Amino acid sequence: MARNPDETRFEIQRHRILKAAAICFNKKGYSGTSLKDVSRLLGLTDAALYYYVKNKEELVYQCYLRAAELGREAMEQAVRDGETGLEQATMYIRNHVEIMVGDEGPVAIMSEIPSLKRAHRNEILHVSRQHSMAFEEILDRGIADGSVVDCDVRMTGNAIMGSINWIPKWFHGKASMAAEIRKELPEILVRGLRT
Amino acid sequence: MARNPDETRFEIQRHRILKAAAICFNKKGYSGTSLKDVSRLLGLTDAALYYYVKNKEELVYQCYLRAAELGREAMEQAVRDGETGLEQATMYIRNHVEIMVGDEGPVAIMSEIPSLKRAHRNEILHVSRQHSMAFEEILDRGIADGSVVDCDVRMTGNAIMGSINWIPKWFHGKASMAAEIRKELPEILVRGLRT
DNA sequence: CAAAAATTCTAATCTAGATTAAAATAATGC
DNA sequence: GCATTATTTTAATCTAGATTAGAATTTTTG
Repeated sequence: MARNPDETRFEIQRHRILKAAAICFNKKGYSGTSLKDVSRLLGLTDAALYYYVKNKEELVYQCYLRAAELGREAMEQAVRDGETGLEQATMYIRNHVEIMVGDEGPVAIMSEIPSLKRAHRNEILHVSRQHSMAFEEILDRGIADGSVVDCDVRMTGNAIMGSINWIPKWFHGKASMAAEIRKELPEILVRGLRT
Repeated sequence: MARNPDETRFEIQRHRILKAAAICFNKKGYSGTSLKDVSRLLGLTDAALYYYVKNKEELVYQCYLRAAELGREAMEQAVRDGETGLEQATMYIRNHVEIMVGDEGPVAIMSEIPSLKRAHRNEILHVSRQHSMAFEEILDRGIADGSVVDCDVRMTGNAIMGSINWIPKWFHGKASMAAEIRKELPEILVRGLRT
């Protein structure tokens, strides 16, 4: 009987819907996915979605919130458990790559921030900025403790984030590919950071 | 009098339209930009666009074709003029970054390939694949001649392309930022390739 | 099991924005 | 300057797909 509010019938279904929406948005683009596409993926009717979200804009917004939330967790775990800056960076990258190819994913690429309504857009932009800054702080820490090469942290951060965020463009759920990504990509991204 | 077919009144205007469309698509997303947005940017009416493209789908398609064309040129110049694999990779990255932040840009991010009609989609996917393969060949060449570290070229290629393709998400035309990107980003991306 | 609440569906509307036809204006060649 | 062609506009349609109202169904609760 679901004491945990996250496991209530409603929340579970809402969660499934967000996941389905993320799949559709990443695969067919925002304009290319109708609410019918999303609902069909769950064996529902498009109208049923309105029981969970106010409208399409909010569906996107919630997908992005979820993406941001997962990203934040990846970051926090890394900062908590890593010793040096390089270790933290490595852990964060591994965590975030795992999110992109693992089962909790897929995560919606934030391609449509501009079409969010103002309040939502501002909120998403804000958490995105937080996220970027947190990673830059990790790099700064690494430079300070000598584990990370001296570099332009803004550019380096953007470069690494770009690589990670781009994954859904070329990874389409094939398990063997997921394995290869998990194994190789973090090392490739970290390689440029070492002193 | 435009002997050169690329400088005919029509071609010039068509070109301006593609550039304006790329700006809009990158800034407001595909669904977020109406044809009115694009035309307004040029002081035209939305209906005027139909003199140049058959419909919105074709506008996107042409933007992507142009992006692919610019990418191909960046690649070809690098392969032609670079000695070692590492040199070629470096040149290509510099060239492509320049396209993303320079005046010939902006280049449309290919976020909406799935909503292209089949023939167009296949063509764009094909040239994209060509492009990826060409870069992977550069890396192979570098590994063979010892200038590039032994690595998974598929993953490495995707990582670097991701960084470059993501640029429009965080670069919004500020000149000082363009300068910083040109100066720092190529080095950051190449750093992980060196032996 | 019956009543109440939660969830989903059916069957319409409603709307932004793409598209088109025809008229108006601008450029060009002779 | 006139005739022809190229470009753009005005003023409608047309349409996919978002949205809504209310009925139907399923789940929960006591």
